[in-house]
Amino acid sequence: MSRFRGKFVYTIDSKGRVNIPFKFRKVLSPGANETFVVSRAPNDCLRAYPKDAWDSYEDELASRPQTPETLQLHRLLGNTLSESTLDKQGRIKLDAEQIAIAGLVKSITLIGYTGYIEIWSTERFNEYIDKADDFDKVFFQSVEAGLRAK
Amino acid sequence: MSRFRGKFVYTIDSKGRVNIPFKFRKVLSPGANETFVVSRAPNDCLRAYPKDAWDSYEDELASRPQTPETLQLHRLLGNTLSESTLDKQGRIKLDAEQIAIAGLVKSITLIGYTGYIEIWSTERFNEYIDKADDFDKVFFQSVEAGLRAK
DNA sequence: TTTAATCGTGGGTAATTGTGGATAAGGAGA
DNA sequence: TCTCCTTATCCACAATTACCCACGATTAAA
Repeated sequence: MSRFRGKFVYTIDSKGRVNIPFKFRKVLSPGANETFVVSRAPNDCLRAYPKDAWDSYEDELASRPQTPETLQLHRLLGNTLSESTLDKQGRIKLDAEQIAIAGLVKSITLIGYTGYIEIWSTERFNEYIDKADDFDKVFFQSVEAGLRAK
Repeated sequence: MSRFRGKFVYTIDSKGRVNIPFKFRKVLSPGANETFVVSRAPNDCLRAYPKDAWDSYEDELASRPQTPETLQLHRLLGNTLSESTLDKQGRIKLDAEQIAIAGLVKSITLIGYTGYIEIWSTERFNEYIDKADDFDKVFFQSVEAGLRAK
């Protein structure tokens, strides 16, 4: 599994190209074939999954019972989904609809999570963090949740 | 597991480099590959985990269902997370945001706990200790909490 | 007390990475 | 078939980073 970690602030150019941090490219699993699947994620941001990881996620989605809600999710996801392969400079390309949804203008923030990368407008991401609960509070809540799960 | 122990007072330089005490490097597990993951911790300090130890923690986090609360935790953590490998002199590099949050200026205090290292501004750390409750009281409260958790 | 080795600190240099633009290739429509 | 538009590949610059070397202080040994 690719272990993406850390935050990087980059720039999106006029052609919709976004650089993938070198550290992320380095840990990208070979099975992904240098290709990412970009989808929409909660709070109006985008996620880039390594192609092979997306395949698994897709299988999990397909296995859920087709309730009206799940069906709607499938359709909403499909609406803004794209596949993009790294160019020689290590960038992927986002399409116009994705750029609009995430409100990407110039400054982009990329954050690595274990299996995927989130792509945010820097402005919106900072707003999200500012509005979020106090770090210490969330930290201790999480510790409790971890204990309860045992 | 790496058993970090003791307190060390060092200096952060203009490039954001912080020396890791020789004693800590000596006990660093080989699985960490000379690499630390630096994250934010309660009371505006930083923590450095050996890479392999962080991997396990991350797996546990990633396995939680993505509720809005969990997602918020992921993002708060990811916001100030970085990975850094020891240079030839045995130092790691902190980024500007981490330095700002922890208020690191010159004098740094590193304290080893069993599985991680905490990085504090020396000034803030001393204040924290001064303001802390009576040692004996805190000692017995923690013992009780340990009993309740079982 | 002197000497030697080890560890922490600071700075200079060279390679790498991110970014923008130019050129070539491919496809659609007339 | 030709032209225009879109997409992808290539090239070049500049800022940043990481690597390397050297000094000094502290500790250990003789």
